Formats: sequence, C-alpha cells, structure tokens
Amino acid sequence: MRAIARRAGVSHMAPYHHFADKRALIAAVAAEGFRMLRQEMLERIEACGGDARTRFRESGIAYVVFAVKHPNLFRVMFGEETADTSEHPELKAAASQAFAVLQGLVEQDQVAVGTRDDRDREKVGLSAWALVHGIAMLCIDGQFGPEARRPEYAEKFAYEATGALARGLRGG
Amino acid sequence: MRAIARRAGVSHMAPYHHFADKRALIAAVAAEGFRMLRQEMLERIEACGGDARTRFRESGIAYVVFAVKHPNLFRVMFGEETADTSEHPELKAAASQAFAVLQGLVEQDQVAVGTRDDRDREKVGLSAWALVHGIAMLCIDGQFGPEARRPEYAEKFAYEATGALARGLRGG
DNA sequence: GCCCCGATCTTTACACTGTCAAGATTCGGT
DNA sequence: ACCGAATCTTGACAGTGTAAAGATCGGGGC
Repeated sequence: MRAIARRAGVSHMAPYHHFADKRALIAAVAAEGFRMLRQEMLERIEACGGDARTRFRESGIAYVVFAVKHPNLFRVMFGEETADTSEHPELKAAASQAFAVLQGLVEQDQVAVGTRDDRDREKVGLSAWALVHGIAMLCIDGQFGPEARRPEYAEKFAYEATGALARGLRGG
Repeated sequence: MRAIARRAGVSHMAPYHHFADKRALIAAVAAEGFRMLRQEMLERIEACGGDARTRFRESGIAYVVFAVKHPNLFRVMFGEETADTSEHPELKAAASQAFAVLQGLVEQDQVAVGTRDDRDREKVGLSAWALVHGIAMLCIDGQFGPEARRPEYAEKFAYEATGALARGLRGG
C-alpha cells in the first residue's frame, strides 16, 4: 500500500480515497487481470482461425502463456486475498467473462462433433479450465522445473495436454 | 510469526531458534503438507485395490479431496512464499515424492494398456498432475461456486475429469 | 463575487509485524 | 562442579495497514 502510494508520488493515505482497503485494491487489480486474460484469449483465437477444436486449444494455450508471462498478476488473480469474490462483484464478473470464452469454445466443439448431452457441457468446460489452470499454476510455481517458466515450454506443453483432454472428452 | 509463538506459549522470538526466518518455517509446514498428501494418496490407493486405471483415478481424487479438506495448508504448499524451492531442498524432496505416486500409477496404467512410447510417459504424468491440481485450486478458490468446497462435490468432479483425461491419453 | 460542497489529498497516530542484538536460563557431558 | 551448547527472553527498530481529523481546490447556485 505505502509503496504503491510512493510510486504514484502521493501520500500513503491517498489510495484509501479510491479503494476501501487493501483487499479492494487487490480485487481491482485482479479484475483488470481477468479482462486482460480474456482479451489475449480472444486475440489468439481470432489470429488462428481454425475449426472449433483448434480454437479451443488455442484459447487454452493463451491462458497458460498469459500466466507465464505475468506470473505475479496471475497469482494475484487467484490468491487468497481474492478468494471470496462475494465481496467484489466486479471481480466475479470479470472472471466469469474470461471463463465464458473457454466455455463457449468447448460448446462449439461439442456441437461440431455432435455430442448430445447438453448437461455435461458445463462439466467439460470446467474440466478444460481446470487443466489449463493446473498447467499454468505448476509452471509458474516452478514445479515443472525452471525451464517451464519460459513461454515456449508452457505453450508446447499446453498444446499436448489440451489435445489429450479433448480426445478423451469426445470419446465415450 | 508472533501469533504462532503466542499459540505455543513462548516469547515471540523463540521460533527463530528453530527456523531461520518466516519463509523457512512456511517451507517446513509445506513439506509436512506434501508428506501428508502423499500419505493420503497411498492410503486411498491401497483401500480401493482395483486395476491400474482405477488406482490412478483414486490417487487424483485423493489429491483433490486433500486440497478441499485442508485449503489453507494446500495454499501454503503452492503459495508464493514457497515458490523458489531451491532454497529449501527438504520441501523440494517432499513435493517430488508426492508427485512420484501419481507418476508411478500413470506408468503402471500405460504399461497395462500397452502404450509404447516411454518418452511421453512423463508428460502424461505431468498432465494428470496439472488436471487434478487445477481442479483442486479452482475448488478451493470458490471458482466453481461455493458448493465446490464440499469434499463430495470435489470428489465427484475429479472422478469425471480424470476419467476423460485418461481416455484421451490412451487413445491416439 | 461569495459561499458552500464534494472530491482529493495530507498529517498524525496507533497497533501490529518480522527481525536484529544482547542477555538470561537450563541442562547434559566431562 | 563447570563449561558450552541449546533454548528462551527482553527490548528495540523499521515497516505495515488503517482510523481520525484537517487542509486544499475547483465548480455551481445565489
């Protein structure tokens, strides 16, 4: 807080006239992060222009690449200070809209492939989200080794893993 | 730190004679968490006693259930205070041994199914880890909704998602 | 022109935190 | 009995988040 105020060249209490407390400021930063994430996913989808399956994969890769490129921001977005989104509806909305991109692509893919069960579509989206989220988290935690913090590694790994999951979800 | 000392009924500086600093204490707690996690995975595997595929799933479910049952500990295990494991080899070892359980089961399953490519086995294990890790994280962050913090929900969800991934990994 | 209001910022103060430095206590081994 | 190591304490310091009160300033209505 005080460091932020210093960097902005104001007194240490100035930020409190714009944010209720530390958590509120963090929540605002996190919300901005979710908007950036959504934007990068959309841009990557648009740039690739393949079929539904390809676009689904690309969005997942964008998710992981975003995390690796902005690890601190990503941690703020999913940190414990941000855990109860109930107090911060703006944050909740931004997170939902980011997830909606992934969910939408999964559904397009399911439609293209001809899967019947509409009920399971949300679960499929959540599974896909969980997979890319896990990859992102373990990469930035260095749990896959130091080289996993390089975007190229993360991108390659995300490509393979999302392909495997997509195959499994389509089949029986 | 001071609260910990208070709870132990000692002065606020006593812990510093057992741990170098705050991060070292946190790392020790995290290492203990990884040992607990490994233990619970092993117990669940032993209790179910199915084939390799079933045991693989069960270990993943144990992972998620552990996270939901001990969300604060789980967050410490993967928090930013713990991010650079290079300073804390004990923590690194404990984490590796926990992951080794999952990896071992994946390889048993791959052998049972007859997959040839040994090279990909590590990637399969990492993908499986990422999936259950993502589920765990999103559950305890409340990102799947409040009911996802109940172990039963997490268990059910983990069962479905791991099944889908396993199918996808086996196929082409 | 004057006044008031709201927005914005500052100053001061308080309880709390992690950590350093120096001294006290306890206790097993020689 | 005594030494040294292990363990704990007291006191201090800089830094933190935040509550309370007051300062400054620009614009709109009389």
